[in-house]
Amino acid sequence: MSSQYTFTGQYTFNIDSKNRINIPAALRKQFSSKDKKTFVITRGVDNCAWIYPITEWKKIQNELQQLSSLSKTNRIFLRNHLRHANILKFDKQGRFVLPQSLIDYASIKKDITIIGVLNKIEVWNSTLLQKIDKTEKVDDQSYDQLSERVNI
Amino acid sequence: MSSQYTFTGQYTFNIDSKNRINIPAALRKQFSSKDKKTFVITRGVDNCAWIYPITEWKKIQNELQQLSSLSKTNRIFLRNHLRHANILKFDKQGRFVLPQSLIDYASIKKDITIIGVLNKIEVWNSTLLQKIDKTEKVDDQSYDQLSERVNI
DNA sequence: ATTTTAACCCACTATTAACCACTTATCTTA
DNA sequence: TAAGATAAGTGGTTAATAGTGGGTTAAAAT
Repeated sequence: MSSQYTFTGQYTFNIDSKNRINIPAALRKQFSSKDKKTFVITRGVDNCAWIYPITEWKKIQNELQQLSSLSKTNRIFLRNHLRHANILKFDKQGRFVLPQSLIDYASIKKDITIIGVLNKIEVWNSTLLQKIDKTEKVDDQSYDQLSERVNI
Repeated sequence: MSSQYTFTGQYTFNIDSKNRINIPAALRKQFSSKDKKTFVITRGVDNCAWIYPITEWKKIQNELQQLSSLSKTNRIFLRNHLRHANILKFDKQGRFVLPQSLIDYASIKKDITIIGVLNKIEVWNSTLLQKIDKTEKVDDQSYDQLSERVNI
């Protein structure tokens, strides 16, 4: 699935006393005028929050609509991804309030790391991300498989 | 994957007090007008930084966009490669500021060596590169294997 | 009605990027 | 080969903006 969005980079911030998080200006500036500062934030597959610009989210919704609810896997998957989806806007300063349910899910304390992953933005507990960095590596075999698809 | 870019040569510089690095004029001049002084700098596979002109990087990005984030291997791979990718421009003087994360990764101190490697430019700690030069040689067997692919 | 919560607005600070000026090197031409 | 001219590389200052904190008002809930 191709997208107009190609978020990249890593940025570290603190969540403030009002549970506000700053979206890095570099990523914020990429938001199209069509998206009007509006985005969807939901549970990531890992223990982080995923942010999609609203137009991007609508594309995903279209794909999700193709999945039949007769399949149990589909039902669970759809439920988990849709029930935690919040439509938000960032304020004049480029911040938004992170919903409590996502603070819990992503174990957000104070130090957060925001990373761009093409069509989405991930919000992580900084120390959690560092841990995963060390433990979850791509093994050589998987790299070999990837090398057949991606020429980097 | 063939490219319009054929960077070659080796150049030595100092990184200045503001973490600025000069891109050698010889390489800089090759940047197409389409690239508008814009490039992506990211982690190399060795302990150096890789610079891709933005149009080159977009080719890579297109390939990355084909990978679904529902696969765990894909997620890890995408995260690790994209989070360290910074989109930058060089200034009027032909310099750019090297992000701290890459200074750390490539152990950049003061003396740096910039080398052209076809479609990308590598930024090295000079002494580190010299060390690797001595220790990491291509053995005869590997050369034989290469000879089947490259006619030099 | 009172308390709590969230949205909005304003202001300060720190960082970054743009700008300017100078030195050194290279190229050209007499 | 020398001298001028042009380009490359280096350093610092200024201006813009990104990030942060807090206060006020509006809304919601008890």
